[in-house]
Amino acid sequence: MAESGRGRGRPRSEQARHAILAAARDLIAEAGYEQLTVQAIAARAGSGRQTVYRWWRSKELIVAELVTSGELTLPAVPIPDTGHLEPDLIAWLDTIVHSLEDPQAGGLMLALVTAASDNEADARLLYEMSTGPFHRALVARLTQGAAAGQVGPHADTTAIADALIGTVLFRALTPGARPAPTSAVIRTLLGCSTS
Amino acid sequence: MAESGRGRGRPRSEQARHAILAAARDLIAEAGYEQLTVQAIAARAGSGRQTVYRWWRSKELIVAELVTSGELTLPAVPIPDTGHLEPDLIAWLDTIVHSLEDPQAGGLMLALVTAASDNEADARLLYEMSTGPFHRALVARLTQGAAAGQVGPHADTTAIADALIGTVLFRALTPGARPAPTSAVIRTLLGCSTS
Amino acid sequence: MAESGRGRGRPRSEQARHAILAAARDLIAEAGYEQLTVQAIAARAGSGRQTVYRWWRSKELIVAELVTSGELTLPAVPIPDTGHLEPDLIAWLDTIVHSLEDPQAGGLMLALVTAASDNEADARLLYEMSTGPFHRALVARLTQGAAAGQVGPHADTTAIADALIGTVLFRALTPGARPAPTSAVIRTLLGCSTS
Amino acid sequence: MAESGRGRGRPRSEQARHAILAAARDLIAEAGYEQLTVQAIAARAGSGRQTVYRWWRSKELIVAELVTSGELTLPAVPIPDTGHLEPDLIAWLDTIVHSLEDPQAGGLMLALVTAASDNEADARLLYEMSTGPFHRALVARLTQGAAAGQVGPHADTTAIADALIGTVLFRALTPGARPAPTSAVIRTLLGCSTS
DNA sequence: TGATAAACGAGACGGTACGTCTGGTCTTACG
DNA sequence: CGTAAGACCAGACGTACCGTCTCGTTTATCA
Repeated sequence: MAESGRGRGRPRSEQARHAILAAARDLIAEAGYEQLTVQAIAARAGSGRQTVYRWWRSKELIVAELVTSGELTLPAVPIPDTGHLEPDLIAWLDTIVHSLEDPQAGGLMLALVTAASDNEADARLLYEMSTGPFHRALVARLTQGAAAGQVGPHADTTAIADALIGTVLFRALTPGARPAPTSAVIRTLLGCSTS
Repeated sequence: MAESGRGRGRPRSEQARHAILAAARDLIAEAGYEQLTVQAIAARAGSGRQTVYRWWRSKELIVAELVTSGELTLPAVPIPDTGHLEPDLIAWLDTIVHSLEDPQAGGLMLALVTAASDNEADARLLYEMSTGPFHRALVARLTQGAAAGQVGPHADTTAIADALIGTVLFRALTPGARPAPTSAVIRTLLGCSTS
Repeated sequence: MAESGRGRGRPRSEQARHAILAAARDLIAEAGYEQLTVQAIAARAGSGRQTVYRWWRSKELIVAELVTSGELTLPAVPIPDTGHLEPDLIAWLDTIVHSLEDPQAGGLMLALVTAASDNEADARLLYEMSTGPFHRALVARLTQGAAAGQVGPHADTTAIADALIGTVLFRALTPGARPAPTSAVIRTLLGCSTS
Repeated sequence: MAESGRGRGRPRSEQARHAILAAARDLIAEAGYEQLTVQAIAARAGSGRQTVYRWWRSKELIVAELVTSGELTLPAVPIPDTGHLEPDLIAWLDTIVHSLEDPQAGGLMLALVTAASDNEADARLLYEMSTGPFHRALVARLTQGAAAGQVGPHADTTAIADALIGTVLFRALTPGARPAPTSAVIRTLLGCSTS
């Protein structure tokens, strides 16, 4: 009965799963990713350590799960769409840079970077999950703007998105070390548009 | 003579200090920052563990020292200057992205981020040490190119440099992810030039 | 059922416990108490260091356990009983003094003393465990000999036993020092007998 | 005078030597032999650690020196000489057993035993120094008593001294664990005397 | 009287063991 | 059979001393 036995034995406790995720989220918020231990997660979740390992093979993957499940996320900043690409992107950049000044968001950024660890697979997974949505949303908005002739003729939408995310990342990692990216970045990336 | 009391006891061994730094540098290169332990550093340096702690209070501070002393840097890639800005930058970006595929450089990036992450006070310095030279070289080359009319009219040299370095960081931290081709990035950033 | 809460997690491994005790016993025999380290005990026992500390709070308590459990005892030397008290005791004392020249037994004495020294509460128990059997056997044999008139009229069996054990201890702790011949000690302690 | 060159450099400081001995004595009194460290001795003496090692090769030998020099000693209990051996010895035994109830004296006893360590040479030295005087004094007094016919015909003075010291040692190591040795011991050891 | 040389205090050196902590695995009792 | 609990082996952590080795300083003597 290969699959009929889906309900054989005690079902895994979704409750435990959520408790663990919640505990990890809280602990990251409280003390940062570096301090996070499986021990502490299990204790806070009121679960056994083994249960943690049953669901996730590593600490990093818990963080990954948090990100996918939306329990832990970089501030979701929707890209405005007033029909004018340049001011929309400037507004978006302003908002996101501002939100990174919240230490919790900045800490999450660092957590993600650190979680990337020396495990290349985890790193890819994490980054796809955390930055993928941003990247896709940017490309979509840019493509739309390009169709409206609001992007310079030499510009590549993917390249612009890469550069924008890179700029934001750079800013997140060097809080206060450099002036916040300004509208000049946007104008530069969009190049000479026809509008 | 405020300094008269300096020479009590056996002087600290600069040799041991350097051996430890060198050992840490090598171990990061060989196995990545995550694998780095004080035990291994001391063993490789042929020093006692206590000596490590006498000089630095934590592993992260050793990395910080490596970075600020210039012993541990991202590979220095000179920007070619053929007089043609766009192909020069494309070549430079190609080279640097390539070099980051070397796990040594990638691990170093990670070490840098981790070292900075629980060392907020020195974070600026660390990032300045590691990215500053790149940024300055880029701005110089871009300014020169701009004087030659090889940069789009809307472009800001500092903004371009920020975006370029951000892009490089983004790629270093997302190994194997789908990048936009470097030439597209450069063309986008330079915008419509007169050349 | 007051003990129902006992069996929650994985039960402690009596096997590990015995392996540790055995390792400690062997290491004392091989290299002496002074050389004994928790590190070496755990390694020899094939156990983790933490497991040692889970069972005993200090090295001395392991030795105490060895002694009170009877796993570590001064070599048991039965007192011969040929019906003639004096030669029997001389033979016994000869044998025991001889056996103490074995560094294993000497080291054990030292372990015993050290274990007792920062463990004042258990000191009585330790000494009782290690010297008690000797004392009781001596008193029994002496009483039997006294009934046969083989002990001097002024002698007290307990006092003789005390003095004999004290003499043995003294010799164990002063290896190589000039001892009175054992036969003289026995004759002196038995005093003028009627036989 | 081959040895005339003895005084070339700075002469050794007897002051430092005494300060070290005093420091060691005090530290033993305060915290016991087990806690004693060369570090602490030097610090307390206001001397360098090397100076300690220049004078003595090991911690144990400092204790030995303390004992020889009389700065640290088992309570010196002279054996009374009223002309009557038995009551004299009973009085002596009473006094010495009493004095061992002082924790400092008992601790010293333990210190000596522990210091004996696994170093046979040190052990002999220490014991000769600490118990030798007792042994000699006892033998002398016993011999004198024997000449006066106050010792049983079968008794051997050395054997009696051994047994007495052993009894005292046993008592010192098992404080309160057994009844204090009584006059019965003395009477037993002296056997049937002619007096 | 000035050079030489040994001992001094201080304290860093390479080590070793400590007792604690975490990682990942395993083994129990309960549901 | 999944769970909470918790013991298991392994090994890194940061600390305390060890015994040795420089340092700069002090205190002798011998030239």
